[in-house]
Amino acid sequence: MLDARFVRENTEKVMKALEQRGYETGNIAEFLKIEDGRRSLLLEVEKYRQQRNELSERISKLKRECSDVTSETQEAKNVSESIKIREERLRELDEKTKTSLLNIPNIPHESVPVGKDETENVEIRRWGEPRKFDFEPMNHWDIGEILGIIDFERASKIAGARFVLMKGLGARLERALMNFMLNVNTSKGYQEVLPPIIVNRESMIGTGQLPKFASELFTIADPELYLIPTAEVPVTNIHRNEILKEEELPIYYTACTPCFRREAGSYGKDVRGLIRQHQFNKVELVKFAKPEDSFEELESLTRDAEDILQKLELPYRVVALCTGDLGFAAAKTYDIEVWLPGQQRYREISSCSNFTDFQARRANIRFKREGKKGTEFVHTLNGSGLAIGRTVVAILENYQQKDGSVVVPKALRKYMEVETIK
RNA sequence: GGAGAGGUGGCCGAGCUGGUCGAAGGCAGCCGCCUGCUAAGCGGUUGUGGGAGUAAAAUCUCACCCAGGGUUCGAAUCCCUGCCUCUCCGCCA
Repeated sequence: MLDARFVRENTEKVMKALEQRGYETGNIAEFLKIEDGRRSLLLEVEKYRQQRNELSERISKLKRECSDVTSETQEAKNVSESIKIREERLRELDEKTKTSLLNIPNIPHESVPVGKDETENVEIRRWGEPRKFDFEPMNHWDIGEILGIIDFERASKIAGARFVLMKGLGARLERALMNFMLNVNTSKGYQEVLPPIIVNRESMIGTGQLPKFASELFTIADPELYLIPTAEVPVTNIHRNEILKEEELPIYYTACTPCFRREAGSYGKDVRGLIRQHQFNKVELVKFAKPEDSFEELESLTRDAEDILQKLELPYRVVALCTGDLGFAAAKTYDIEVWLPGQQRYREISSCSNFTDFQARRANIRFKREGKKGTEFVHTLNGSGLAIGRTVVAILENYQQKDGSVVVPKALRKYMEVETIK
């Protein structure tokens, strides 16, 4: 959520920035209209309220002197009636401005490349050499089937399409990756947390999934709750409605959770394999930082995610998303894409973003500077470190052997307790 | 699931037979005084958000005693609803 006051006072700048995202700026104009109406009505209401307060005080005083108060009471009654009518309208306008504001995306950082869609994203760096095969590399789903470690058919019997049943060393690989990644992350100062994976509406609004992206979420009807699409949601909301101390910042968290996504509108995309599932595990990195540090923190967070791939010796590249491809809440995003021999291309395995104060304002996460009055919103960041399912894909495809077996990356052997999957 | 108790400022804790209550008192914090160290003591001060205002302040004003409604001229105080916490019983991994 943007600051209403900021939008009011910097309309030109805001519109220009959001145009680069391909955002319909008519919504801003509409917001301003509602906001203006709201403010003038607020002024009116406050004037009446002041009048009412003064009258009440007078009544109280007169009563103590045992004087007659019928005329004052009558007057106050009228004033109260005026307040009531306007308050009702004010409530409607409050609601409208809030909704309007909640549906406006974040402003891209000046360092974000301008572009209309993913074709204009900019590659920042590459690491590792894609391996040269002396045989035709297989897709991970073929490898998984041959090894008997991935079972899509039975998963669809149990749950439906886009679910998977991992078995034997496949299940163990998944577990090994979770442990490996969490250990690497905690060694760098991220505190491990194990949050709820079902959350309430306020949390979803806090990080920006609601109200705009309800169709992406799995919901629970009776108590109105939501399955998380990423650990970003519960972990960022750890500090919702809190005022942090300056010296507590920055705060680093890492969490491994299942993630649930409807993938509505992605019919026909990645229909085979592990790439796009309704349920998958992901290790997440979350940071709370001071505004002046947040873009530095984004760089180090991205490096931390990259480090996992380097330790697993998987080739990847880092891409800066352009303005047109940026997520709703993000001011800047780096995608990390891992090389997949089965597809002969790089595929997203991590997405690292700085949300600046956009989520913090929604979730009301503030901090207080030493010796300064008032509070400021913190900046929130997060990134995958990494998506487990896609890491499994990358390992199976990059480490496959001619005989159909898969060599276990060195860094994982102590977790897997075997050197090859066969 | 059944039966009770409760949610007040950074913390503890009054108020809850409605009216100078943004809220007593204590602790903690800050500023000053005093005491040749430390402690004690004395005086003052210390919340958040919005709006108006200003070059910026000053200043004015509204709201906030878990959240949302209601009653009333007026609510921390009365009435509903929700959320959370605690105790007892039942059930359960």
